[in-house]
Amino acid sequence: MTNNEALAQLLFPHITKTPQDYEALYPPRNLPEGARVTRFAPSPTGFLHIGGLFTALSDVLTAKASGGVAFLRIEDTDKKREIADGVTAILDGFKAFGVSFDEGVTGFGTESGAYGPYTQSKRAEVYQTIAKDLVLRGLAYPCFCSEDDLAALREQQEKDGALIKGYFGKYAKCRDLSFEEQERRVKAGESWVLRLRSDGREDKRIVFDDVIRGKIEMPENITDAVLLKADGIPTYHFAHAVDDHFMRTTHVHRGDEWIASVPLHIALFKACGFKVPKYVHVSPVMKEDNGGKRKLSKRKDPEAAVSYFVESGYPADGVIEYLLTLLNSNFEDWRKANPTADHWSFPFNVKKMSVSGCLFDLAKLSDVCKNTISVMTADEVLDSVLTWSETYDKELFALLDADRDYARRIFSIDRGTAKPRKDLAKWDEVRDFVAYYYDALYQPVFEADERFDAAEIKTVLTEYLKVYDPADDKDQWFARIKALCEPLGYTPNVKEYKKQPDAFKGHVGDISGMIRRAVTSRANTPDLWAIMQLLGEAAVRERITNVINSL
RNA sequence: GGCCCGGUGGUCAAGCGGUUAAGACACCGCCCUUUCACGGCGGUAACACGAGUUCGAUUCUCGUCCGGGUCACCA
Repeated sequence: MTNNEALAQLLFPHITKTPQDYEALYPPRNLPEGARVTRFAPSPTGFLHIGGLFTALSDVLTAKASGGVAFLRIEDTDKKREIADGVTAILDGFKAFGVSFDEGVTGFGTESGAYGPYTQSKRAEVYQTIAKDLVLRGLAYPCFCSEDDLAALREQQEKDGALIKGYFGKYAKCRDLSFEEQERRVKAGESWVLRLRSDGREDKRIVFDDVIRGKIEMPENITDAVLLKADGIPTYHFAHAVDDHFMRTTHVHRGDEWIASVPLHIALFKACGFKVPKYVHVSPVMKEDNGGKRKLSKRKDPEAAVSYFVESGYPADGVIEYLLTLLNSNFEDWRKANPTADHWSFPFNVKKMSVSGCLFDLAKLSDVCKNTISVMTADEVLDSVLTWSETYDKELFALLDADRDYARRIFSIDRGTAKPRKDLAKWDEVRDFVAYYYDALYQPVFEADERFDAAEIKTVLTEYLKVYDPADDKDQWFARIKALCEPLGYTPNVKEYKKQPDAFKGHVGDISGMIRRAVTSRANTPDLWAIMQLLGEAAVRERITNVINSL
């Protein structure tokens, strides 16, 4: 037995499989030419981040557009940072936005697909098998350095002014231990990690093609990175190589903070004898931070969590479409050309992704969401509002639910026309939007247009009450308001008023404005006639009368 | 600090040697309008800076500056 064989056996006595066994277990996928296999691989350390959704979108869209597959893998190799409902939180996040993967983890403890398990904590044997093979081939070795040793090493490198930091060269104390010593220390129960025996050279450079950025050139990896931690769990790097190889990933989409580790990853793929996948490093979603930009932070920014958007009631499709505009700037043109197409059929192109991080713009998000809500039917709006309010605004839910037909009629006003209104961007605005339809919500506050004094308003309102007839249709209703104009010193013709503003007290719009304010306490509302119809004669008269009396 | 990646209007961005430097959001104005909206039209506003290369640079090269990332038994 050679020393390598003895060491491999010493370190991994229970491993009997070989890499070939896994090659056979996970054969190359049978996919059409050009099909891409992508994956989204989050750690269950918290809620789903908006940047995660962003990257995941690029994964599933790429797979869809190429006829490939996108899968979800859970990277739970850091037990210290893991949180209790991490997996569920991520899954819920995706569900809320209608994002679905072709295979991978589907729920807590459940998954689908032939290339699993898709949870790293369940893959110990594959990692160890490959690790053992690496040891066998002299490409990995056990390191007994403690955290203190490593800290001391870092300090030393600092003192030496070492340009490259890490475990390598003369700093790699365990790299060339004799087998006898390795055996002795392992048997003595000393804790060890497995390190890559790097053959990289400082003066050599590696070049790789990032799908988004193009050619990137960097110095080769020379450090003996940790492959297996003391508890036998792989580091991200090693798990990445093993998993993405055996899961047959063709395109690795991930945050650009990984660019710096690519040399290591390439070294790992090569050491294992795997083909290096294509890398797609996506830029982070940023936030405006007094004057500057910075990455959206989980701690500081509530909108970093996708849950923020579901809590606020942004329509899921709106959020996705907004993200799509950031992902591929031609999305808006496509949307214009295909107004009713399913956004999952958008011909996404990774190459069109931006190289620099984009700012998350809530104003633009609002605009996109207003558009998506504006083309929904009244029933769709009602359903969405009901679903949202049932958990986030129970009082509103009760109100709407008590008379769904009434609620549907509210949302029907000015909807379904060629030019629908766009007053709602998210469901938490509904409460305010419908306030004047419900006595429980309505808080009358009459704010007069400053051009008219109390006496004037009182006169107009009083005169209007005399002619108000709830039986009027829309045209009659408006004709009546117009008829009021001349006797009161207003003009029914807006243009005429603009031509000679001094000749009149105001125009027909001013009169409707007073009525609108009296009935709804708003200067802006959808069609007033429709609102008055819904409210009913008694309420209308009461509200106007109350205003008259208060002036 | 070493190594990487970036820098076109306030924002997202087209453009990739010769353009009046698109478009969208926001903002402003006008028009339309039977109110409020919607919509239409128009406007303000940009190639970080300095050297090259070139007949010609936003586009290519170098440098400067400014952002970002990374240098863990975290991902």
